[in-house]
Amino acid sequence: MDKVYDPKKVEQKWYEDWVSKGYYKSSASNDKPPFTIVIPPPNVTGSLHIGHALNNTLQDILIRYKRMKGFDALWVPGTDHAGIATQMMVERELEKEGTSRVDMGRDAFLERVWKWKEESGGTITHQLRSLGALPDWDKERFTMDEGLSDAVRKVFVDLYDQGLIYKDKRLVNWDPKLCTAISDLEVEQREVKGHFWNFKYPVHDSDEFIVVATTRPETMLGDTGVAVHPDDERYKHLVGKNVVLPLVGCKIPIVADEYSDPEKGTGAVKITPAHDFNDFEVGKRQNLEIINIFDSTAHLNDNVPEKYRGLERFEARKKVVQDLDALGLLAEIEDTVHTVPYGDRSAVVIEPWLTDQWYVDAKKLAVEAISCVEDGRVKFIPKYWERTYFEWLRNIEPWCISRQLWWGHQIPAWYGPDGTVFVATTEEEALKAAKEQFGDEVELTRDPDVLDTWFSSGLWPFSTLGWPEPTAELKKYYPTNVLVTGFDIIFFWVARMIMQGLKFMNDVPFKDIYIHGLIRDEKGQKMSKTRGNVIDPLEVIEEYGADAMRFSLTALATQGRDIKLSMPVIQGYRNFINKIWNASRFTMMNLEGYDPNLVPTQDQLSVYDKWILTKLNRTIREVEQSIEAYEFDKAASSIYQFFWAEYCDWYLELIKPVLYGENEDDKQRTRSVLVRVLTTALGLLHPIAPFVSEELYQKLKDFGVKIKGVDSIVADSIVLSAFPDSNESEIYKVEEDEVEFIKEIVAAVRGLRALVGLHPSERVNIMLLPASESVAAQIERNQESIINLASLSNLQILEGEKPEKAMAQVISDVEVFLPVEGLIDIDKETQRINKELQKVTKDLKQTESKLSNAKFLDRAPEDIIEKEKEKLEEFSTQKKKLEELLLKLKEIS
RNA sequence: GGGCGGUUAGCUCAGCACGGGAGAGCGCUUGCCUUACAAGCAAGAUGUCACAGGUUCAAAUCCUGUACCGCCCA
Repeated sequence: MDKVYDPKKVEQKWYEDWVSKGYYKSSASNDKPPFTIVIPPPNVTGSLHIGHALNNTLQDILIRYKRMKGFDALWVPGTDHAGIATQMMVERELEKEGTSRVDMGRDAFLERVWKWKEESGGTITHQLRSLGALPDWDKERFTMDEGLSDAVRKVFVDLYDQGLIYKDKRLVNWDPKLCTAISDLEVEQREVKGHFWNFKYPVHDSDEFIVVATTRPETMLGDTGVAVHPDDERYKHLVGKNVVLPLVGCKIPIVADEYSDPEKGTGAVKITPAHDFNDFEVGKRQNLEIINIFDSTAHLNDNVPEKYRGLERFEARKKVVQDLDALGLLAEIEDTVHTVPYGDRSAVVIEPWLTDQWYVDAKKLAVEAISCVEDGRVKFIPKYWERTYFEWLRNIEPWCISRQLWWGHQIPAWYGPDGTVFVATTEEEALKAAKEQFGDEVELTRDPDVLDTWFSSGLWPFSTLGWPEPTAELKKYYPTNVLVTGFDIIFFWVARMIMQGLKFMNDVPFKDIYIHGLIRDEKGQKMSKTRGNVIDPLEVIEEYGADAMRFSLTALATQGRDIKLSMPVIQGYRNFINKIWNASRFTMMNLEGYDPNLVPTQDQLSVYDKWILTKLNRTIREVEQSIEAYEFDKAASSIYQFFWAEYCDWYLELIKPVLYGENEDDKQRTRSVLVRVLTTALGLLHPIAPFVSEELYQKLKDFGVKIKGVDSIVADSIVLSAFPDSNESEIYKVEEDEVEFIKEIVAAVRGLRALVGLHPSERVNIMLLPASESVAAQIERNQESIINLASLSNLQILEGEKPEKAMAQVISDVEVFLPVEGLIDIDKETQRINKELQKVTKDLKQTESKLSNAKFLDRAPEDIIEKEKEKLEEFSTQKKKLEELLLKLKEIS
């Protein structure tokens, strides 16, 4: 076995083995209880980033754990067609080739996108494999698969028939670069520095001006009114009059509307109903004209005076300001910071634009989506995310679902010659309906738009299981158990899945929602390509191995906190993986003659065996409870602690003398315990670090080592092993305490040795003064171990007589003396003892004051008082002993 | 403006739902290549638990307020 664990020799080998043997498979026909997770489908255009690594590691842990627990674990993998992103990507390719989507035409373009998808769309699912993620590859889905597309059409038609989907003409967030509508969620509000331009609008038939301020001068060409507050005395006389819109020359009314805030600016605002969400509302209230001045690419159209036509919006802005200035109508320019909407994909300024779009009446669907969280059918972990969820759903707006793209689910709506719309799952049905309507066969044109990608991913938990067909999978696996995701898509995705699940499955899509944090760099900054601070999971895997990365992410996955990740941390956990490797290596080096059929009885076990088994069983319980509660960090740290600080640091050291000794029976018994503890710990480790645990188990198998399988007597692979059971009868409290006490003595001796500067190999004589006979007996029983672990030549148990010249350490129930040949540094030693004395004196005082407090004695619970009394006892003995030591030091000096 | 989260060792964070002797990892200091592991072993130092009030016999933990940092929504 190599001295150092090399993940490269291991990972791919075992991953291929698991897949070829089909360990990932779930089956609706077996009678195990289901445990189901659907993957948050990554964009098909994406590649694995560290956030995916975290998200999928956690899911993989749950799935592997549940599989080992005897569940029929189904993890549905797949990807999302990512309408905008994918279309953009292919369009960029076309651009390089000197052609375009429009040149190609819709069908050819779609063919091209599919081709791209077949060739390059598998990147991210491939990368999941190197992470060790083992979902049910046989059930992999894509949001544009045939079945999932059927589901989309059916949902659309049903919602339409119920009046929950409708077409409406209203302002949408229009992306003038991509030339499509986008939903509110796809708009990013950015704070930017800008200006307030103050314009003077001349009042008609008067020499007065009314001053309005705007951050978007170019929109004034579409102004159809000026609003002032009804109570604003300054303007009361002007309400009902008109202003003459400069540059345009038309008359527009001055209206009284509470929208304008007398405190802000001049108190008068220009109203452009076609290009501002607030103005649109004012316009409706005041019956103002709606004049659209932009085309789909945000260039000025024919509704503006000729000289401005065709201008791009920002050029138009300059021109308008210039021209108004020339007319003497530019009053003032103030600096300001305001929020500007940007498209999250295109990164251009979003234009509120008046178009026909399809909407989902989300408000109605939200009702039960809210109540199912209120009544606990769906739980958020951590719980506080509920508030964010409620907040959004209670203020939900109609969801604009149509997109002016080609890549996606084309809307199943057809238009007759007169514009009548026929919504149906197929063209045949639409034609049939049209025939009924018109009494004649007519030609129908299909709505060219596609649906928002989230419309189809909202169906993911049931569409992936075969819905609308009544499949066995759907019956067994829905609702799924848990959704593991980041908070950034609670609105985009989580809420929509809940709405759609309730609507079409009559049940919530998942019972738990585990929300994990965002991964940031070591300074707490978001990782981004522009900042250059991204940690690429594939590079991490390359350098440190998948297990090290998985263990790191797991250990850092505390609830309710973002994760600051850095390479030194990962390196630390890499070291841990290597530690496991070496502990196993040591174990295997001593397995010559191991007999798997030999199972020691309780009374054959040594105190050390019982101690480690106790620790092991406590660890099993902790890991189990932690994973069940999604406390991944705790599961990781329990395993870390057990492996390193108990198994390696103490157990292996304690049993070395046995293994190196002559007694065959003892050796056999010890080997048996060693193997049991190691294999059990590997089982605990496996969900988090699948590769190293598998490699070690396979190696151990060569020695005849067997682990119980979840479905068999012996597991072929640790993937199929039964998760360890904790066993109450193996908690040996007495032995646990005894070994902890021995550890304390050893540590005290080592402390004294270090103080004196003894070389580790130098064996010395140590004297112990126990506080009682039973303590003395404990020490005697463990004499050999203390001698070994503390490198002693001799251990002497005193009966009251203390040595003259010695370094001393006081611990509970025993005083430790290290006689020194030469001179003790009396000052230094006095100082050290004094320090300890001070501490214990302080502790003692605290305890004394508690115990002399009548109220405390009166009101504190009995066991707390008892504990305080014990503390008092201990502190005062220690204090006494330390004072004696000081006295002795004084005598010597 | 509304909402949420955070503030504990030099750094990263546990601990807080259920109050009762301040913890881990990393880093640092010292000594060691001790026959599993130097990606290691042993020992050591380090804290006004952000601040101010309150509740309580007892507060890092519960309540109120303040400050600062971060996120989301408008």
